[in-house]
Amino acid sequence: MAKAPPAEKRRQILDAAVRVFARQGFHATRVSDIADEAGVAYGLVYHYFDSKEEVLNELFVERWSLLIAAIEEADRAGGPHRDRLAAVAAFIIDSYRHDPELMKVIIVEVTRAANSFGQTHLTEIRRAYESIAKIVADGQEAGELRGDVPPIFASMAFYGAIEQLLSGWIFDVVPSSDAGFDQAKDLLVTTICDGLAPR
Amino acid sequence: MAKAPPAEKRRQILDAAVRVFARQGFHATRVSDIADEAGVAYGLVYHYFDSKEEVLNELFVERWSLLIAAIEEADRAGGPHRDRLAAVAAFIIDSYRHDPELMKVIIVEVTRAANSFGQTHLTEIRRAYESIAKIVADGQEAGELRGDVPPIFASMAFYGAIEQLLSGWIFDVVPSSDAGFDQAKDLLVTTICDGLAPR
DNA sequence: AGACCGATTGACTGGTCAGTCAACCAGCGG
DNA sequence: CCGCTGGTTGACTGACCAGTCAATCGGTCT
Repeated sequence: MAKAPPAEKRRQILDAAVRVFARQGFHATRVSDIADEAGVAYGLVYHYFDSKEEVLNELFVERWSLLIAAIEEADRAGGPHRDRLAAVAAFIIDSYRHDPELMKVIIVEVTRAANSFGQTHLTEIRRAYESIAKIVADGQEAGELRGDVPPIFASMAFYGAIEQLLSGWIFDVVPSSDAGFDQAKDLLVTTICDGLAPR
Repeated sequence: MAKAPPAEKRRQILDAAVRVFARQGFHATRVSDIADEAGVAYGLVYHYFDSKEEVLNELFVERWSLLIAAIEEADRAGGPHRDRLAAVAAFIIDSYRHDPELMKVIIVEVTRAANSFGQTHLTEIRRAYESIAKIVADGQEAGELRGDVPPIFASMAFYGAIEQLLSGWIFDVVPSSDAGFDQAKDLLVTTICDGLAPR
């Protein structure tokens, strides 16, 4: 058998961890579960990672940096600020569509677990909120968004709404479907920008 | 020393558990921590509860049933549907103001931990979403709210925004103050009902 | 060949902690 | 005074599992 380059085994472990964390949750997975799922010996996990936490760490940082990049890119791209927010919503929802297990792990085990694990990443998480807030602030300056709502507040509400929707799909509170995902993108922006009251 | 009635010791344990869970998180608290905090012997916790989980259980059910009652009461009270939503937001935010530690535990350890512990209570959690959705649906029927947003969607967005705000306060992403709480109630309804776009 | 070295293996250890249980204590009724 | 009952105590046990480490494997270079 040809020897797989080291990086592949590492990747293999990360991918397996996503599946197992998604299935059982971080606390309930033993390191041996990850190793088994990856088809790799127990000890190898510790060859590539210092601890079980570091595996989750890596998964989170990998993806969250993409999210932050996407938000800042959406802002940099210009256009109506409403569309910039739409781009953010679309990115997050498409991330879920593309890799629901990974998003489940990130949201459930990190983002919404600010107590235990998310504490470590509070800075990065906050950065995402602030980047969204910046879009809002710019939109207010441009007169495209009302000025009497503090940007950080709008940002938290917007992001919170998105995350709640994802949670709904993750835990089957609400059925998930491709059409539902696309509809959600629109509804999110409609609700946050136009509001529920009839015009 | 006068012998405290049994119910008081039970209460003492529950209250201590709130403090310890809030401080360390559910997973990181040992049963002995709860006993110590309550000034009670280790074994007594098991006299009143079957397990550590049952303690958290009890705390959640106690408070969540109040929340559901408040939502359904807000609906039953009549008046503009916008005000009914405002009443829901006010109840949740005031719950936090009144007992931040308990709300922290409920949100962090149950509501946002649908994986591990929240799984057990998915039904009750869903019930809250649905009660809010009913307010929205009624509002749409009455022509007070736009009809092109599915009620359950609006409900998730609304509740998600609230919970995200609480999380912000809980983890000091955003400073908390009495004025901020009251402002948040208004902004929440403003944002969700009127939207961010200028009228 | 054979020395070298990083990847890989999995048995083992040490510490942690949930839950058990036998003993103890205080009031009360007979 | 004595035995009963139910609250209360805390030492102990058994299971579990993260992380260690010595041994092995296999490719590469000399």
